[in-house]
Amino acid sequence: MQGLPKKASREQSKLHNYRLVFKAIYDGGAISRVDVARLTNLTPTTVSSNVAILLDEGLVQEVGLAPSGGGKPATLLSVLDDGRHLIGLDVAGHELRGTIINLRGAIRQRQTLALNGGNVLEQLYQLIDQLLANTHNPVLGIGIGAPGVINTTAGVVQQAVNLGWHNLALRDLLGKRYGLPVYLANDSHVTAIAEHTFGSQRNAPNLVVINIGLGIGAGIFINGRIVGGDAWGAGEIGHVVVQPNGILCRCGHYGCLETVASTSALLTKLDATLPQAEPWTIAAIQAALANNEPTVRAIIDEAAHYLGIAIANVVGLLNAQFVILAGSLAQLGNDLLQPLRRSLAHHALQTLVAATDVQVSTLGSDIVTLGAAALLLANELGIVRD
Amino acid sequence: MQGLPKKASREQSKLHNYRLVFKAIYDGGAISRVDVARLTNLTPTTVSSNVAILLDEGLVQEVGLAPSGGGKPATLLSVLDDGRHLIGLDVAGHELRGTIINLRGAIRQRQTLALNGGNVLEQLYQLIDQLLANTHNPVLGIGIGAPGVINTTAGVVQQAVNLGWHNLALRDLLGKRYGLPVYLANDSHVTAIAEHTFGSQRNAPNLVVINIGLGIGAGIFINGRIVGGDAWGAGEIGHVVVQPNGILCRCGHYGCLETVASTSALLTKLDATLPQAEPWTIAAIQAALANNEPTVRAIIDEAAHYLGIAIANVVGLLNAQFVILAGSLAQLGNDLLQPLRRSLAHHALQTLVAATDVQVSTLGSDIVTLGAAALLLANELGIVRD
DNA sequence: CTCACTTAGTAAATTCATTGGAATAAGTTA
DNA sequence: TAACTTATTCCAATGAATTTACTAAGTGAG
Repeated sequence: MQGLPKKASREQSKLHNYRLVFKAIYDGGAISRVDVARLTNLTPTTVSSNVAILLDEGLVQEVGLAPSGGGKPATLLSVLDDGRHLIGLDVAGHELRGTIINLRGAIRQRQTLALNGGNVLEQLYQLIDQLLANTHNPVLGIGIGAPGVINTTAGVVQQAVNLGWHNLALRDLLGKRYGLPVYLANDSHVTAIAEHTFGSQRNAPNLVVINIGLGIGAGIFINGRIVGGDAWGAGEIGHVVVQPNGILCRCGHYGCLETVASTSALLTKLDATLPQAEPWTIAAIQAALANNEPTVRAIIDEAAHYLGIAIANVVGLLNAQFVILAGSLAQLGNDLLQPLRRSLAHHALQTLVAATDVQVSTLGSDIVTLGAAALLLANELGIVRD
Repeated sequence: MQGLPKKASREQSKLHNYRLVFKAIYDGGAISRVDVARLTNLTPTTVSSNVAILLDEGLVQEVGLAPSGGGKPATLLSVLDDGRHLIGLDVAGHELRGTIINLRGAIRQRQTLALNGGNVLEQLYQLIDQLLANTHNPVLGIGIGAPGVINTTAGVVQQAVNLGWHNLALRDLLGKRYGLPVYLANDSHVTAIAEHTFGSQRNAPNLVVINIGLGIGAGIFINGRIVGGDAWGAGEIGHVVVQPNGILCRCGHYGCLETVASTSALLTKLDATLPQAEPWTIAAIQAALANNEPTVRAIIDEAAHYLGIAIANVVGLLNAQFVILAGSLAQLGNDLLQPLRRSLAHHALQTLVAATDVQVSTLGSDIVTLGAAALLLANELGIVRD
């Protein structure tokens, strides 16, 4: 029962085609006006006029001539990678992370602020002030990934227990203070946007990113769009029950995926099973796996088993070709992937498994800030699929 | 790595706004030109000119005057419900079902053809010929729902084991033969389209329809669009493992949802547990439940338990507000819904469960043909969300 | 009953992004 | 050097939406 679609107007067409030209150049690397026209089916005239605007805006530059193919050599165009800088913020549980990236996702600045227990919003202002103070390129806007239930359309943090935020109109607050476009989204959703924009499977229309850290959350692209859910709660797979009669979860149920496969659950289990002088860490797990420590491997295999079941559910439901693991546990790489793929093969249709590619993210710990900044690319510049 | 979005042209704008006007009238029931303009943000002039075309095309009619509100009374417009007739076909396992419906989904003709073991395509032609012979309204086109893997974009049945079809270019075959637009899609997907177009939650942006019959399949709407999947295999939840070490399924795995909750599994189980003179049927189950037969109720409760787990997975992943049960098992109504809702509450986050509404379809056994015809409404007339 | 006012809808003039065709730029090849 | 290619720009034409003005057809106050 939503409203009707928007009307089409000349301005809309203009904007659409302008963005289309930009996207073609963005994807094309170094491309001539004619080739943009061929790619987009726009006429050379339309392309030229839009390119003129892009040159004027400082988003695109001419980068030389193509070798002639028997006629006038084409002038190659390319995105001016640092023509805009984007601010991406990661409001994590214990610290604020902020990066400034360029249009290609190259990190130009990185700032971290450990939360001091005081007003989180004030500290967020402080971090943004710091980032802005050190930038001299035009800033496109601010993108934010935060845990909790976030209404991306309204720009409101509806619920973020850890931060003590409730119905906080973060977009309007920051927009007013900095005079810049602001976008926010749930951190799990944002990791999917990061993969979709900068990851190894960029632009894949269907893409599921599974974030395994303190909890487990998923970000989902379907038909080229992020899935928010009707109550902005899509991707909450951490609390799907995979082990009937399992351990009590913080959510009140028993045997949630989080209780058997989150990084924190694994570390807790290792601390209990194989106590060491220091608490277990991911690095320690990696070392133990390198030495083929059987107990550690068994524990990882078990987690992979349950992750495989959860992913079988996802793949069975959505038939998304790419499933990407991110978050701290993803650092285990093949030690996690191999048993996980075996489990997946046991729990989903053969043809679907064959059509699925489970990988580990290559974006590292900046994934949330990258994705947050990518919100700007999508919304302000249209670097995103139809 | 798909192609770029399409360019915007004047013709596209025109078509878009034309469809927008039609949709406003379709949704509005009886609505004036000015109100269409208000609703769509189009100017009265643009609305008038498009309405003129719609009147001319016989898609819309003037149906009288609205009471005056202190000025010239508005002329009310309404869709000419039988201005077009749509052919919807259900290529089921053992028979072909065909209906002709009008623009509102009212059934105008119904034909059935029991498959005789011969060439299915020839029998399909025969059915369509029969339907066409008895219609005298302009026919908008042909929509088809069929089991198997169907590439909706290409209009090709890639794989339909039961029908012996493999890479059959059904759209082109029928299009050539009848000179009408043809659309096809997987039958589970088509049921979701039926619900989205004609069901109790029409136009819900996120909607999951679960079909329980011989097998179990889901049709999914996310962000107002049907989910096809990268290999056209979305919704294959019948083969998600819900019972580790369960019964062997036809897919080769053990404990698939289909083995514990499909109508056929239930009937088989009843025949084994409570043998009767006649084999068990849905009607017999309903009768037994009305008498509170404990064994039957226990068996249904168990199936509902597993369906609840599967739906918990769906809801956790997608946070779709509406989940609708269809297919033969849905006829059990509250006897199925109540234990299912209990199971769901035990297997998903409380907040998500509270934001979910599980219902039983009201569209009955015509759901596939209705959905197949709705493919035409969506693709030919744009009766579908942005 | 008439006049002022309101609302619906149409007509004519205007705008402007795309288009199509011609012109120009700048090479290659016979 | 002339003929041909290919890239790009220039310019008039197109046409869908918009703006503005106008007509149609009612209500309500005096």
